[in-house]
Amino acid sequence: MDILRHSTAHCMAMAVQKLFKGVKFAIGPNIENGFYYDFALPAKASAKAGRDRSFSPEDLPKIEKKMKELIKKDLQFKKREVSLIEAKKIFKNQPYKLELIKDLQKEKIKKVTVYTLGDFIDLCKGPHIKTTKEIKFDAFKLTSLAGAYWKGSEDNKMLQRIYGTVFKTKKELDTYLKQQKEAEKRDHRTLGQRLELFMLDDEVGQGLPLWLPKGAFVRHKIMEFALNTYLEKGYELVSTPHIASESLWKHSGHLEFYKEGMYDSFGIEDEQYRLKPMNCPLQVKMYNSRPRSYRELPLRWTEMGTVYRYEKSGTLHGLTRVRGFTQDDAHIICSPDQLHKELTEALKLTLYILETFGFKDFEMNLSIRDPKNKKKFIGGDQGWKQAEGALKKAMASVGYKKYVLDVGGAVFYGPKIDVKVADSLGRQWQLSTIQFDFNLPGRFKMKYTDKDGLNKEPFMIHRAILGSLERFMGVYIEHVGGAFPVWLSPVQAQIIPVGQKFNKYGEKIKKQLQENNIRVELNDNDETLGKKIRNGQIQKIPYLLIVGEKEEKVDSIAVRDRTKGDLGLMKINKFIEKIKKEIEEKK
RNA sequence: GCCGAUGUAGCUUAGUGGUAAAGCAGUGGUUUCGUAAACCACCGACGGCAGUUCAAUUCUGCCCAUCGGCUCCA
Repeated sequence: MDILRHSTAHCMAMAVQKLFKGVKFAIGPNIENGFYYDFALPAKASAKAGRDRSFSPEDLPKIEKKMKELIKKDLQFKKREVSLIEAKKIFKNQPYKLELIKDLQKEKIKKVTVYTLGDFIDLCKGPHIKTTKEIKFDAFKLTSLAGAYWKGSEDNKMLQRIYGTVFKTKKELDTYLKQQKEAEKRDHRTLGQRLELFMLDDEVGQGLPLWLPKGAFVRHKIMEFALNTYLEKGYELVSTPHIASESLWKHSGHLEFYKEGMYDSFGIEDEQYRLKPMNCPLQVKMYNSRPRSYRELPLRWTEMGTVYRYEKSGTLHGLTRVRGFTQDDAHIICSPDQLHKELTEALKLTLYILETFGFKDFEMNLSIRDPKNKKKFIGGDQGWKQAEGALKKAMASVGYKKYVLDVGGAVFYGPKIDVKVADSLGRQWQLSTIQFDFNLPGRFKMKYTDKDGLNKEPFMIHRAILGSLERFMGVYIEHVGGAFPVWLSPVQAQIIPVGQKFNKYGEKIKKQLQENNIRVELNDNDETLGKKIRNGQIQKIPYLLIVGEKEEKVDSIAVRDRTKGDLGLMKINKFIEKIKKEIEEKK
């Protein structure tokens, strides 16, 4: 499949070559579900100087048509090995290819392979399919256009990228496209609007979600569950303000290493202040408020801390990428001999929480600093090495010997483990993070008095399990498709009388359920039964309780499950028992 | 921030260089209903600012926002 995708990228590049004179080729790899190719499209003589031309959406069908012509010609992919000198000659008009060749030269590679497809020649490692006939002309599709930086760096030129997808058969392509459409329906932004969970407002500002009653309720329940679990696991609750003086952020190193993530300072009387991008320094202040004994360690402090970080406007996305968000943050301060246990316990707790929400596939990521760019990170070689080792050991002890290594992905103050989960669109999201910090203890001269009476510097671990409530909600809404489990549903059951005559009986049921702490509402609107049911289904209410003459006679309700449909008559007590059990089990 | 696209009522969409159309939602009324949309009426919109034009929602420019990517990240 990967070979087919990559070869289709070549075929597309060839079509582009035929249609757009003077196009320059960058790279065209296969990716999950498809492929892309990056091009530079020099402007026509008449256009503004120095500005590239872009593809327009109307170009895609034209390119597709040309590709179909090429496929019909049954062109062969021919491999050839050439020297670097020869390669440079072949690609003398292709600046990006030349740059790639130069990179290969630096790696002391002597020979490269090129693939020809008709009159299109590309620097490529291969392998490829034999002929274009292997691409079914109705099993590929060019999906979108995008800008993309050359070599993925913001400092480089922006190229034009065309994304496409290809499958072995039309049927598979159709299935894929259908899946994409289904996934779109689960998009948390759409569901958030339809279920009235949250909203965004231009005048409030970008990336600043407003939580509507139903969404705020679910968010609260999630927070409550997390917090209660932490308290049970020996954490203590603390709380800190949203702003702190400029001086604190200087002291902590954030203004030196994290300035681009912070908003500008503002004055209060004669002092300058900043919105907090992280909670840590404020917690450190509390730790330092009096001498600490080894007997107090490990100290685990948690808070639902709302932080504000500058994110470029183009990166904002619904709830999953915002500018103000609340972390289920915690800081663990411990002695060196407690480190391994604390890291392991934090990881165990992370898996427990995520599993409770029904996430199953996790990917562990170990982010370490970039050894070529040590200036961006605080701390010495030995500290980093030790901390990385400790994190690896902790992952291994919860059964994750395999992890993805992200070189350069560390935070400025230490290495970290990130746990990623996938949403319904298959996008991976970083939720949980466990970070080692050897910046703050030193900078703030954190101490504890050990058994031997000596003052020692403790270790500090940061961790957030849900990560941010906002992102978690975004991912979770998609995960459950807006149908929250009963324990989280803002409305757990709605009573629907078949006609106004039975509103009174509905009221009676409502009281009974409320006495059992079930979140219930009575739909006594003057609407038809069919309509009320439809609305209840759309609102994804777990249970609709239909009541009429039949039910009233035998003191029952007709239960409709949002997924299973009509469950038939049920005694009220039996329903209460059933729903309470589900709430208890967090199903 | 960068590249591209988009912006019509609360939502989903139609349409036009000369009075902007519909469904759902909302409001009022009729109806009193048995498992996914009863009926009638009413209310309600061209993202903002300039420019071109007798006339701009429509064309042009700028701005704002959204969407798809890049980059970045909880």
